[in-house]
This record gives sequence, C-alpha cells and structure tokens, in this order.
Amino acid sequence: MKRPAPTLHDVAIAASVSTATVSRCLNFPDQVAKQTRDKVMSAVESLGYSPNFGAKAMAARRTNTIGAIIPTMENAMFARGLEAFQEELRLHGFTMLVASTSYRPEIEEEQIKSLVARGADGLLLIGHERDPEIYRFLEAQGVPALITWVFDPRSERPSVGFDNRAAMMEMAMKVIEFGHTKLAFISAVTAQNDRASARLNGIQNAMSSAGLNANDLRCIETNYGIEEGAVAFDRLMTNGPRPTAILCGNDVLAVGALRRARELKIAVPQDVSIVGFDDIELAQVAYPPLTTVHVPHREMGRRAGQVLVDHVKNGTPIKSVLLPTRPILRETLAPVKAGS
Amino acid sequence: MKRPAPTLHDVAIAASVSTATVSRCLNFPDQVAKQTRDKVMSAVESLGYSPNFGAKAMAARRTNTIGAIIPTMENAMFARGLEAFQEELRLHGFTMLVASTSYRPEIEEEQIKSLVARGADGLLLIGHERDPEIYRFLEAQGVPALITWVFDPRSERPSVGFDNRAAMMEMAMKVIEFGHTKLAFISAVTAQNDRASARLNGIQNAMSSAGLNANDLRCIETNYGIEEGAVAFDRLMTNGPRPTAILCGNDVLAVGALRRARELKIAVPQDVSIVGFDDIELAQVAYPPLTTVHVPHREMGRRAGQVLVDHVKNGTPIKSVLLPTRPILRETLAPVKAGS
DNA sequence: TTGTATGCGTTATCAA
DNA sequence: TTGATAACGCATACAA
Repeated sequence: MKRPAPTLHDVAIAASVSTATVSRCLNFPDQVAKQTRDKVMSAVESLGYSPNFGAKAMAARRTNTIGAIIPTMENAMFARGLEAFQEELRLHGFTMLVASTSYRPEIEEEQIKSLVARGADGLLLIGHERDPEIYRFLEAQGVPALITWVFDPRSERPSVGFDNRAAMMEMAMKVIEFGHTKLAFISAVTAQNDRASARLNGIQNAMSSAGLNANDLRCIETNYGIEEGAVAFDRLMTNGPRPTAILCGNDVLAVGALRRARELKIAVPQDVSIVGFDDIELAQVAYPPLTTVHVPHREMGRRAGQVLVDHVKNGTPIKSVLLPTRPILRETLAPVKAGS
Repeated sequence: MKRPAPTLHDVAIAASVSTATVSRCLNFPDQVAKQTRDKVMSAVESLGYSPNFGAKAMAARRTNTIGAIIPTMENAMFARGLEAFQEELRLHGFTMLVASTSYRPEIEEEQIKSLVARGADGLLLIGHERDPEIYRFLEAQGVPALITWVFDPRSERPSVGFDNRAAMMEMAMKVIEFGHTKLAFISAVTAQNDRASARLNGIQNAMSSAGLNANDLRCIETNYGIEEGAVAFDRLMTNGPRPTAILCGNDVLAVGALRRARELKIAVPQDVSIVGFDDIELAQVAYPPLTTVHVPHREMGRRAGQVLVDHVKNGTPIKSVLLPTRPILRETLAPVKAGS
C-alpha cells in the first residue's frame, strides 16, 4: 500500500542537476554553489524527499546506529538507563534502536539478528548469560557488543555494570545485622538470568558468612510484576515457617509484597521486614517507603554509551567499568521482634 | 571498526551455488532441493551470515517494519500499550521500531524522518497535534500514520484511542457529585499536547455544567514526574485558597501529590481528595489506593496494531476506534468535609 | 531445480 | 563546481 517515495533521482530531475550534486548538497553543503544548493533544497522540500537509509548505509558502509536490547520496557529501571544511554549516543551523533525480548532468549536472538541486519555498528546487551552461538555470530559479523547491568569479576567478557552478588550480599548482611535469621527471597526467574542468580548467591553468601545455614533460605521464583510479588508474598506467609524478613529481587516485586501485606493486615516492618532492589522512584512513593539497594541506572547508561561509542568510533578497547551500589535504609526494614 | 560481514555472495561461494539459490534457500526453502539446502544452510551457519536489511529492503521494496514514536519510555502507560502493539505486529510478521521524543516536537520530527528513512511501512503516533508540514511529508512519502492515545470526534484524521475530554469530564463530575466545589488541576504541559489540553477542557466542562465557574479552577502545569507532582501539590496547598479536591493529569503526578501530602501530614482523602488518570499499576499500590480514570492501554495497543497492519498489508482504510474509559473509585476521593 | 542478469537508492571516485 | 559511473548486498524475472 506504500506508494513510491521520491528518490535522489527525482530530486535531481526536479532541480535539473545530477544525483551526485544532490547527494553532495545534502551531505556536504559547502562543496556546492549557493545557487545550485538553493535550487536543490527547494526541490527536496517540495517533493518531501527523505534519503533511503538502507541505500545510504549500503553505499556508505556505516550507519551510526547502535542497538540496545532489553528484557522489557515495562520496567522503569531499564527505561531510565536507556534514556541516559540514548542521550549519550545523541551527543556523539549516533542513533539508538531499541528492542525488547519479554525475557525470552529466543526473542533476544531474533532481535539481535534483526538489529545486526539493520546495520547496527554496535550492540548493548543486558547480562552475560546467553547461547555462546550468539557471541560467535556477533564475532563473525564484526559487531561489538557491550554487556551491561552486571559486572561479574569472574567473566572474561568486559561489561559496564555493578556486582549483583556483592550488592545483594551487602543488603542481606544489613538484614541479618538487624537480627533476622528467618529469611525468604522473592526472586526473579533465575534461568538464563545471571543478575537474578547472582542476587540469590549474594543472600546465600551473607547467610553462610553470618553462620546461618544458607539452605534455610526460603526462595520463590516468579515473573516480573507487582501482582506476582503479591502472590509470592502470600505463599510465603501462608504456607510453611513464616520468615521475619523478605528480600526481593527487585522493587516491583517488593512493592507487590508490600501491597499484599497491607491487604492481609500484616504490618510492615513490625510483623515482617521487606526489602527491594534497584531503587526506582516507586520505592520512595511506596508506603511505607521501601528499603532497597540503590543502583545508579542513569550513570550506568551514560558510561555504557561512552565506552561503546569510543570503541565503535575509535577502536578503543572496551574496558570494564564497575559501578557502586549501596543499601538505602528507609522504613520497611526494622529489627526483628523479640520472640519471633 | 566494523570488519566486513559475510554476504550472500560469500555464502554462495562456500556452498558452491549461485547467490540466487542462497536467496531462495532463505526465503522459500521448499523451492530448493533438500541436498542443496543443507549445503547452503551449513554454510550460512558456519559463516555466521545474516542478511543485510538495507539491501533486502531495497531489493524487495518492503520492510515489514512499523515505527512507533512515543513521548517517553519512562512511563508505564506507553510501555504497556507498546508492548501490546508489538505483540500484535509480531503475530502478523511485522517488526516494531520504537523511538522516543522526550516530549519535544523537534525530536519527534527527527525521529519520524529517521523511521521513514529506515523504510517503515507505517507509523504509530501519539496525539493529533503536530506541524501540518509533517503530515504533508508523510503523505509525500506514502507512509501511513495511525494516531493513537486520543479520539477526537472533531478531528477528520482517524485514530484509535479514547476521548480524553469526555473521560476527564466524567471523573470531574464524580468529584463534584461528592460535594467538591473548590477544585484544582495538576496538569501535564498542554502546549503541543492535545491529550493534556483535552483533559483540562473536560474539567472545565464539568464545572460549567454543574453550575460552577470554570474560571475558579486552579491549574498548575508541570512536567512529567513524581517529584513534579509533589512540588505542584505543595504550591497548591501552600499558596492561595486551598482546594478540597485535586485532579491530576496522570497517575504519576497524582502519586507525587500523594507523597507530598503524607510528608505534609495532610490526610488524604480526609483533608483533600486526589484523583489521577491512566490507572497504571502504580495507582493500585499507592497508599491510599488511587481513584483514577481507567484507560485500556493494552487493548488500545492491540487494536492499533490490527488496524495499522490491516491497512499496510491489505489497503483497508483506517477506521477510527473509540475505546471506553471509566472512573475507578478507590480510596483517595471522599465527600467534602462539612465546613470546608 | 538452479543459474544469469538486472535494478533497488545511495555514496564516492574520478574526470571534466 | 559539477557530472558519469561503479560499487554496495540482495530479490526476482527470465533462461537454462
């Protein structure tokens, strides 16, 4: 149903010059006589001409485009990081293409191929964990990929992010310091998600190092969502031994837990402490304000942009960047009640 | 820094067949002998070949791509609608390209051109209001655009959305029914934003039809954000005559107001009622749960996808779709206190 | 079933 | 300062 769009050729005819001149007019205006330029530009205007990106990319062999693939857009934390990433790219004349995967590896693979096919000069990926085949593919295509949202000291692949395990361990230590020994964890799905599993590890490490038995940690894995957090909370409090503190894999799950606690008339933090992870705005407006782990999302996006652009443009090797996180104590974490 | 990616030609050589055969293998596998196919496919695998989208689009003269341009990704409501839109597109073999504008018209124009240049077969745009020049450009390019998030009965341009004015008017009527006469409105910026101005109109209409003076409405325009809502609330309650009910242009602003009310020890809804618009998840987890206008975001995205795909693929004319909204009474709206 | 040849809309090289 | 013209990577009509 699309009717043919005007081409360089059409403009050239309308302005009675060659296509080469039109191209120059658009790309190097000062290489062409003012008179000719005016003629060409007005033809461009009146025809509503717009260069064909594909043809341009093919002829010029570069796109100044960088792709970003995130698990979901329905998550403020990715949205923020990306916004900063994009701003950084714009600063350097690059365009960002976003795609989301609904946390499904096969869709991620599809999106990676799609962005590569579209000529992305580089890719921003979340987390290390994916089919090695994909890394080989990117290698073959000569498309550099920057991993972000994680910093795994044990991985040889460079990344810009934070240490999910250490961050969660620090928070868990705090919780334990408050006297809690009956812990539970509402986790994001850990399969194919190194951030989620690292956070789980962090809690286990904290327990062990505090002399608790890591096996006593009650853990529920669930999908991303407020309702999901609520349901998980329900199960935790209804069946089995009641925890006195519940750590959550992210703020959204935590807020869901908080809501259900209110519905169940379970007082937070008097009856049970709840903590989150990410420190999105939601955490501050939750009631009571949520104790959580602060992650510098915008800073992360910005740094990732710098590193990737620098690599794509100048060939600077990608160097890992470790960003700091810190527990933010608000009101949902309190000392364990005597007798609990 | 990108090194050359393998091309159809490379694959053809590796498999010792012609490029045409490789192309067929990829696009119409059953038109080629199994033996040849296997040979080709393994060459594709081992080379890590991926078709060049630009070249493909140019040769095939279609992209099966649809662009979507939204004001911001940092807003759950757009995120949800888009997610549904994308799912619908996938169902029909289309790919979605997203871009965001930070609510800036000049960036929107830039993004529109960029997506058109990238060969988008169609575009999804938010709201009617933009430079007529842009509509002419799209016309010249033969790229159909579907307007969404609004349904303006007075506009000749078709759209899939809801009537922002009527929706807000209905909510304002409810508020007035509760006995409120001193109303205030925390609005998104109305310049270049027909949704925001329609909502303002809705409140004014409601006041007039209830015999109140629409000029008495105190109105503050502010940018999108929780903090922004908080600041606006502060101004409203600190300076000038105190309203007994505050309507907000969206849930995020409302939640900001709610937070500041708590900080100021102003009880909601006892001292002041607050209502939002959109009914994003946030509204349910806010405390107290927020009274707001429900908008069927996912349904809207889905329908928009259907309509646009049907138009692009089959030439079906775009027909407007009016989606229903309804006020959701939760806990932040209560009858006005006697003596207020 | 497979191969040959042409065109898609640009950029860039080389002449004029 | 301008104009021919050869790539660029792929799909496809046509031929074999």
